[in-house]
Amino acid sequence: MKFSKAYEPNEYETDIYALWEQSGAFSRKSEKNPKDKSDPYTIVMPPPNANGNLHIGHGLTIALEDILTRYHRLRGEDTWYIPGADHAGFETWVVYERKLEAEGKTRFDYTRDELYQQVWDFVHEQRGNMELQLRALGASCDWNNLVFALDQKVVDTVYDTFGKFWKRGLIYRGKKLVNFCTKHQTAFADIEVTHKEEKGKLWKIAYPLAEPTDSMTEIVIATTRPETLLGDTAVAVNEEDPRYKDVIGKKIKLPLTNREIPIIADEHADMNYGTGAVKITPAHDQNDYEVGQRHDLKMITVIGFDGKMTEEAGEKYAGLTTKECRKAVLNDLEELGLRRGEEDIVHEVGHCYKCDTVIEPLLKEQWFVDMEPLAKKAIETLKAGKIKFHPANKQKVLINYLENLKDWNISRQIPWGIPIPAFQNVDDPTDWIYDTRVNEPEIVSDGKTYRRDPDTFDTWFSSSQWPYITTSDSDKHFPTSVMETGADLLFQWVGRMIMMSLFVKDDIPFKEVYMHGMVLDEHGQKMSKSKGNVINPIETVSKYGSDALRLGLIASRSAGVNQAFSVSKVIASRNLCNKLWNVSRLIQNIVDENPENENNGDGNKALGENWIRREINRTNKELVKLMKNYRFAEAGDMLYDLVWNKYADWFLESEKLWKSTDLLKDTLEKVLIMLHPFAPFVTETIWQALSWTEGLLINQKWPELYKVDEERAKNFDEIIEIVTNVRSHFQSLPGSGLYPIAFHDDQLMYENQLLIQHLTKAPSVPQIKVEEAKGLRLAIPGHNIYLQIPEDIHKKYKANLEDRILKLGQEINTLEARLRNPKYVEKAPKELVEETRNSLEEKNGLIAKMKAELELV
RNA sequence: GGGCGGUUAGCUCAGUUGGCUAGAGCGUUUCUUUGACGUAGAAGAGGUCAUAGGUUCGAAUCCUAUACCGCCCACCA
Repeated sequence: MKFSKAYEPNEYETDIYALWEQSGAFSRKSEKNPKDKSDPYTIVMPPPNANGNLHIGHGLTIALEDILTRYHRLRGEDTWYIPGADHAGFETWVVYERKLEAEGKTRFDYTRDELYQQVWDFVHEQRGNMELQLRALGASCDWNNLVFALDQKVVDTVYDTFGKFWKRGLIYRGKKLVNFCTKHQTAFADIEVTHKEEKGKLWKIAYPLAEPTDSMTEIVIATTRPETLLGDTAVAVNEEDPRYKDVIGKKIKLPLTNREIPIIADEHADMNYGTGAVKITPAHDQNDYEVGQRHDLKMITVIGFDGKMTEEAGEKYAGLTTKECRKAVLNDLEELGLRRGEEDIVHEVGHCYKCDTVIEPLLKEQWFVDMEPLAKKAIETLKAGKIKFHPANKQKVLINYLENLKDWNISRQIPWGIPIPAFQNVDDPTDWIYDTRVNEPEIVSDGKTYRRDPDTFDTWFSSSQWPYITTSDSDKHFPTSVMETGADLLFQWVGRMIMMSLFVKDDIPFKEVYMHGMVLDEHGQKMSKSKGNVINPIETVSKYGSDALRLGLIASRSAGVNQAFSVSKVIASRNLCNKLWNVSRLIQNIVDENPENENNGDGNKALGENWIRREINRTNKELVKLMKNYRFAEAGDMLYDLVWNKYADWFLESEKLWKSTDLLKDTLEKVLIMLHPFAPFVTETIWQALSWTEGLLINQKWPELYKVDEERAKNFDEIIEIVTNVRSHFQSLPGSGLYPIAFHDDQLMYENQLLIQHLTKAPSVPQIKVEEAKGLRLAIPGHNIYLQIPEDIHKKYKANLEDRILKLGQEINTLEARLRNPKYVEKAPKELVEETRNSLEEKNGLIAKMKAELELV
């Protein structure tokens, strides 16, 4: 293959991916060779929605996970990156129901089994998209072991776990208040409810006493939801409250109804809020429910699952929406003269995270998991530090959450999902049994007939078991190495995976957790369809290349922090790929012209050679450290700097003189290997294009360290300093000319005349005698170098010289002040003090020479 | 109400146990058809590290308080 002038990612990426995939490079070593003894490295991909498209957050997820995977693969480990596809119960169902709606149908037109089959077909039509997109992002995952969330092995494990819970009494059926979305007709777990601040009103309403006392005829309560008055079964006051002490135990005549309800004492009533008296509606408010439990109150359901008032709300109100009913109730109270004012307040209201409908707390029979024993074990494990978190503070946040965890409602009224393997006795509604024959709507057990629970599991009940389900083929790969996922899933997923795994496997699910923050838009705003600021990762890939997206995403990003997406970083990364491409192109040209290597490793050119070996070593060592600590952004910067500022700008530039073929080949290979996890496509494309490389880059071994002659490497540092200094003068001298660079008594200059000339474009680099020294002296300690500029220019440049002397003088002052401080000399590390002294000495020597020079001009 | 994070160059952000002149990319200024790359090369400019105290020989970094921005959790009706 020939190198074109510019790297065009679109021309190569698909083929390169296919090359990897077909070669089997993504499979784990131990699968290909059962005798393989290398250390396991396992990452389980958080399964994207099988039915969806990838968003930019997936871009970041895949970037981080694939960097880790490829890095560890190059390090020779038995690497396994396991892809997955989620059935995304609720999400997918919402999409499908919308489709039904468009066709003029509803879920009630079909049986559950029919619906399940329809969605199954729908999802399988869509499914390829997501997987193609993962490939476009370069995910080097093991496609042969992809797990779909409804695969038999998932369902089997889920049933097994449910059965275990059942037997241990951790599953119970309870009629409790659940968070219900009246639009989607399903309940949610607490954590799935989005709380939003809303402006509302606090209405004050008088409740007349059934038997007025001398001092009191009514109690004024405050509420944000007047319509629930119809379901009130008590009024609570605080028993400490002197205002109400005398009426505790007496009755209230509940307005708009014929009911009398008791006045009870409960700690829930806060003397300092509102009027100190609270209406209690156990069937429609979480707190009131708890009060109701304590006082054994009746529960009256006045709001139905359709979001409308029920018969029990009374003839007048039945059938109204809650909003209409609120208005009606307030009107009626007004007419009765029972309104006692209102005030504006801001309060938190729960919403459906999908459709924004206000979540109604409604009484419903559901399956709950008793979380206490699960959480307890997880807390112990976390406190013992058995799982390492990045960022570290997430560990504490999770512990804190688990300590206050409530029971988990795992029932969902959605056809798309794993059916709950529970059956109810048709003759005895309280008799439930665990049975996995969910394909049958009715079964007979023990001579009794049972009907299947129509509900499905909360998706998270199965996905929280993902780590041991996906790795079930290889014990060696469990617990997995790291769980990389979004910080928003700490409670919802990470916490549950830990609890589930500890219970089911009696082991942690992963050794480390790395959580990334959200990818915000360029101005730091959350991306959303409604704002129209969504960046599509696949479009970005086709515009700039997959590697550019990957490098751009990880740049300047640290664990757990939400960060803006930066197009400029993507562009910079695209340019880096192009740079590397052209570096390779030049090296290939040199190799083609000079197939025989000439005198490597000695002579003057060895300065740069040792220097680049040292720099490659440094990057190598630093990368190993950074990768261990998940410092991706710094690793990316480091590689950028190596390729561009070191390899291309200095090493390759000087190699244009020497053309040390073997070294060029070898150093390029090492650079390609180290960069490969971060820019897999361009590095592999280059590897395939180079004439001398064999096999696939993805399968190479991480580079060994070079042997380096430190002295020579340091000499090259000095050359860099000299060259930079000269260039700077050439730029800023009046006329911007190029001038001879003369020197005397300077071994380094003597040995590197050719190189200096090449890098500075100076017309010549003559050696002179001390007494011939004149011109502009370079301010470089330890060297005697003069730019031979005409006297008139030198005079014009006097101001510049004075500036430099002034600046140097300031630096000297700083150093002297530091050394004058006896405490510094006494307490600071010896090396540091020594360094300060040396530096001061050098600068003093230099300033003396410069002052002398000023005299001459 | 509780908890967490942020505030560093015009923009987006790095800066690990305190250490020498605080870095990167983009943008910006000047110069350059050099044996690859103009998606380039070279040289620059640009920062009272939010504010106020404190600890220290030494603070962007540690401590305390304040301000502003953002996120999460929680039952204040």
